[in-house]
Amino acid sequence: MGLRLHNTLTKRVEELVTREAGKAAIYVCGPTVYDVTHLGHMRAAVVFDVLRRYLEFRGYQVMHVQNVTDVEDKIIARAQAEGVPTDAITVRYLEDYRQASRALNVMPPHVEPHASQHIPEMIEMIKKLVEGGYAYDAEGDVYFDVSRLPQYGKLSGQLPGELRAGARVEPGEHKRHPADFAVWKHAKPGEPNWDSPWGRGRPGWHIECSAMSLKYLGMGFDIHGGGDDLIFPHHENEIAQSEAYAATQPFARYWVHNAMVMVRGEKMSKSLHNYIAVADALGRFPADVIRYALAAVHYRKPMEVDEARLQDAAKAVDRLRIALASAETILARAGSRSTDGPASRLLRKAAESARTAFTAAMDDDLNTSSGLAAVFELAAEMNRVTDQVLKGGTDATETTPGLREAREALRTITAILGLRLDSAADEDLARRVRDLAVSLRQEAAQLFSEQPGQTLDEIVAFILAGREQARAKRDFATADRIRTRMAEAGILVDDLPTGPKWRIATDGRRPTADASGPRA
RNA sequence: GGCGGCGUAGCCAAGAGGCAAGGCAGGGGUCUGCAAAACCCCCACUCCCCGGUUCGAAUCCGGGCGCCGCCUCCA
Repeated sequence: MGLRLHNTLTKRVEELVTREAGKAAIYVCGPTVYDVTHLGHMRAAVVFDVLRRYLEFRGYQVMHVQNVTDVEDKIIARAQAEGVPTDAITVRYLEDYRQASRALNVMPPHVEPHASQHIPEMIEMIKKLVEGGYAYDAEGDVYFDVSRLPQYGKLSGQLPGELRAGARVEPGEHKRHPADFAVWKHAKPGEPNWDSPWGRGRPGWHIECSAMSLKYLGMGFDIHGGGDDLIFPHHENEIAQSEAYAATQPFARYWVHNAMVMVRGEKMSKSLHNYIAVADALGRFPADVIRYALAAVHYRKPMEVDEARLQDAAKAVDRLRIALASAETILARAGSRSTDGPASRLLRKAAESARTAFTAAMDDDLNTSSGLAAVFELAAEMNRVTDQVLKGGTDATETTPGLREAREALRTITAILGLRLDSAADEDLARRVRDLAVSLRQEAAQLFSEQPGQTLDEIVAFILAGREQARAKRDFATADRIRTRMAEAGILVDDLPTGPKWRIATDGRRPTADASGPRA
């Protein structure tokens, strides 16, 4: 059995059967670039990134299209408030979004169409809608006539007659029905505008996604994704326009929606000003930790995000990192020698179980929580074996083939969730590590007369060598002082029977993090 | 008012008819100069409440209570 996904269209979990076998065409609603990127945006990005990575793992060739809304009321309002061109706003916040995505290891979409660059396609579409009688011109505004489309409401369950009367009509509008929505808006002074058969103006919000998804993926593409706050009216209206335009159904085969990120019981949003900016979160926690927190909860369940949640995530990520690092240590010790001993066979079995359990969990509507349970069980098995080796009960060489397999399984699975578990691959962490090196050089210079090397590894090794001398002399006061100061700098030292081992702290104790904390 | 979702241990969170995954926190132990990490053991007779169906329900049905989202821009 293959991947099953919850389809908002049917409100059921269904087996994914793509338009073309082995290929998956996905359109995800991207950001409106008018303000800083917050964790809510990144939840959507991470959810669909995990979907994409999992589809690829399952052998699909994925085509991922994600739009950028760069023509929109809020952008215009912000530009006017700041007295700058709208481009200045969209460029600034698109860059912010891209940085956040890159930091969180979100793969860039294959195509990233901008609304502003697809005006002709939208006009073309609107023309055909007007010709077909699905849309009407009302003094320079063009509205979609929802009464013309029998299937209107099939996604959201919102039927035109039941929409709260008058709720959507603003003064100066000339809609025939309250549920009709704008596909073209006449230009107001100072707004970006384009020529059209209905006079100068700009497209309505929904039309861009119809025009761009159809252009790059075509009618009947596989998965349309986005936040569940987009179900109505945005996605309902996309369906209406697209199916009226194409005169066929369906516009998209599966509709996948992620639930919202919550802050103290309320949806995190720009308009409520209760958001945590990704840039701020990254100042306090490594990307892996944020990514873990966002991916660990099932995507259709609203999730609360706060400091405590991120602390928990940091501990969980640490556990995986330590399991991996310990395995590397044992593998390095075993070198090329290997015997497929009992420990090795046990690990091979554990790796196989983990892969099977993870795949089963992910096949079931991307059940990442359940999948993570499999990951932790594997990590525990690896730890049991490495523990035995470190305690001298098992020879490292007896673990090798199985341990290698277990390590690969752990790497493969966590990579699907987008975790790197490796400081070097984490841009933000790497930057912090460089800062650490600088502060530690000063620290080392105070502690010892000799000068350490340049890299963090060299510096830490230098300090730890000095500390070991103190320990050998049973000068524990000095040894403990050094360990404490290193911890303050963000380097945690574990004195194992085999000697000291260090790691970079992943919790909130970040040496270079500014103290401002998340916005609230 | 309409549409939809959720309520599982101190916290987070899977499970959706057959002995309640996993993470964090907590308690005890092994190891250790100490700390940390790791490992071992313990930590929900019970899943918001009340009825019902069933040999059997956290899971199905009915009725409550509480919370949230959408119906206006939103990931």
